[in-house]
Amino acid sequence: MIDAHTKLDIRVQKWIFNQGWYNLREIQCKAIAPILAGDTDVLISASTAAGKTEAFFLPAISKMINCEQSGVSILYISPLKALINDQDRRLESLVDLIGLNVTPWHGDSSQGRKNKLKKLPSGIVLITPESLESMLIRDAGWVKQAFSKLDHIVIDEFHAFLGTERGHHLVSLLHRLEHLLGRLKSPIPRTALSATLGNIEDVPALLRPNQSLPCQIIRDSESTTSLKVQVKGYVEPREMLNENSESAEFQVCRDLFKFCRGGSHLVFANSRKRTESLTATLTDFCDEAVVPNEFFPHHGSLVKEMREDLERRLQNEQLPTTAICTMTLELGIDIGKVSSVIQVTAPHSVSSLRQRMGRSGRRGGPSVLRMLITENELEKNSDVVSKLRLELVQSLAMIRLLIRNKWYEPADTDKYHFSTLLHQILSVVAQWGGVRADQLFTLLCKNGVFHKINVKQFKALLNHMGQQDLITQLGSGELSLGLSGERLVSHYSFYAVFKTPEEYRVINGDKTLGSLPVDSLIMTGQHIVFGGKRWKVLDVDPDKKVISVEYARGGQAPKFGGSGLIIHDEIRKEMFNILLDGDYRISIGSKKVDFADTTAKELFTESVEYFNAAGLAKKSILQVGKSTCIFTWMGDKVVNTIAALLINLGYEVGNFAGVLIIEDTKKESIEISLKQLLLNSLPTEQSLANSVRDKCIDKFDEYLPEDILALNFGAATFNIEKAKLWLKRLDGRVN
DNA sequence: GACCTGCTGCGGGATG
Repeated sequence: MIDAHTKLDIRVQKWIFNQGWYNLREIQCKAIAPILAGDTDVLISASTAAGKTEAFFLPAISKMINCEQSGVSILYISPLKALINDQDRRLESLVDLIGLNVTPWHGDSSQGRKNKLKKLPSGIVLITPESLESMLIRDAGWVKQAFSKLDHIVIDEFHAFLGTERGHHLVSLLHRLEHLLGRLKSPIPRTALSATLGNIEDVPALLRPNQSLPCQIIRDSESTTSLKVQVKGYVEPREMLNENSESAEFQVCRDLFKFCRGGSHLVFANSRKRTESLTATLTDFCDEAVVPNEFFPHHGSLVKEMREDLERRLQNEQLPTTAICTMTLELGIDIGKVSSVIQVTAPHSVSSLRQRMGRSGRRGGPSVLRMLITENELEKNSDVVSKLRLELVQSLAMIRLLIRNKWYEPADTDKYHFSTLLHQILSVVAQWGGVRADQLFTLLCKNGVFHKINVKQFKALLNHMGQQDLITQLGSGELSLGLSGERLVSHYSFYAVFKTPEEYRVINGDKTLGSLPVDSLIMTGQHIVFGGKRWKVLDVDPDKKVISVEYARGGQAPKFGGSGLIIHDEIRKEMFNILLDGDYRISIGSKKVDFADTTAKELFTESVEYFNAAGLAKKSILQVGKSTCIFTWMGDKVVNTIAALLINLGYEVGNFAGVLIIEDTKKESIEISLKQLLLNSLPTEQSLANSVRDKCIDKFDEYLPEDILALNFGAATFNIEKAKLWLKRLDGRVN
């Protein structure tokens, strides 16, 4: 393994030497042989900044040097334009040395370089899935010729695609490309680069559903990274009794100021609203201390320039900088490493916590992760969720799963992705002009990524699309675009498969600050916090969709909206186990490692006391005053399912942090109802979905026939099988 | 309580 690099081209070796690298990393050595051979897919799984892209490009470029040919050799696909630009810069010195052509190809990249590639296709193309889609629809003939010698496809940040609509879009595109190039029998090897993944053995089947090539998995041994972790608790006072009372968020900000000032840190705040309000308070602290501000917001609604300024400032490491951010700084944008990562409120998934953690650890030092968790001060009438300190317990559970179990959420493979299938039908019809229904089915479903969908469902979908004039049948029997289909496909907004809400542009003078969703209810005269600064709203123009603002004092962060995220079964199970044991500490050898501060410990003790007093170790259903609470300790799909089953029986059910609460209802009545559910056969996910009024979630859901829409929604939201298991266990316990 | 990503072709104006 030591001299693995000698298999690389001599010029690539020279480049490695020039970088001052003494040796290649483990994953980089392991990747050389399979990528040079090109007879398997490769999955490279390692944390941020482990040199994954080099692990692919060093051997892939070595290979292409030796076969001089025209045409594109390597296709690199990225979920972000920013990553493509990073990659273009990072490849520059290597490709210059060798004399290769690199072309970044996305909505904002240079038309000149695109034109050059159009005339003389060669080298490496860096592209987004949406741009690849537009190439296939508008210029499939050119693609066929330009990519005829394609040697390798590489997908960066593959975990960002897994289980999503966009992921299905991507894999469908890869299959369509292989089909167009006549390479179904001699497949183009695919390399996926990814963060540490859950159920990694299942990932090759998601990278290439028809399994026409084997896949080699390469991961780093992870033993080199150490982690320092602390959970800090905060109490939100019941009421502000006097002027010394501080809100929990204010206390959190004081600690953030203490931890971060003078250094380089990332603060993950989980929502754009909280990102804004934390930044504004921290900026005020800097003003009061008469020091330059070093706290800046970073989220998806801020204008690109503002975000890029902050990214550069982090990367330069000249000035102390703390970014308060959402998941925008979680993916692999090049910002270097920070001294510590701070998570405010519980994260939504263990895998994203892992990614965030990997952002810290400078110069081989340990990763430092702090979690700041707020709980309400208790009173007599506090709700169960507060009494059980569920936000804190969830945070503790996630840290245990991360460190002790090395467990991460796997991709959700229950979903059908009908919205994206409809998009792909329109795309393929547009690309070919005319196509037979059976060809479409074979390409997209039988051999493609939509293999969960059967002929009957596919026919029903085509029929419905015909009725809406999205497609139409030609005299030859072939399908082509209908009038509505033409209109949809010819607009530039067609290429992306994910939905984006309508937005207002926020401007100050002629400078755009970012955007706010139209339902954020902003009114003239209102004071808001945006981009880390305070503003007064001068005017809201609903026609031009513009909100204009001027500098002001005071103001609150606006509402941004957004839909919920799903908590996995394993997390709730771990929460239950922690409460059952009355201990969250992690055993290492004979020692137990405590990672909570005094307040967090006190809050945890309160939680365990309530858990025990209420007998929740044995009981799943509790009478609390006039309400009945149900504890499934299962993920949100099961919780949703039990809730919907009860709603169908006429109950009014609310879901609070995974606890179902039914007001003004006796426990006995719920117990009987749940028992009866088991006696009758349970409905399917699809029929359960029928009772939900608004089932349109994804971009093209509105064009689906009713029963397919219900099937689609049901699979994404409910899980009858697991709910049934829970009901059976409950039945055993109640008896 | 509540995230993120992307797409075209053309015309107008500023800049070298």
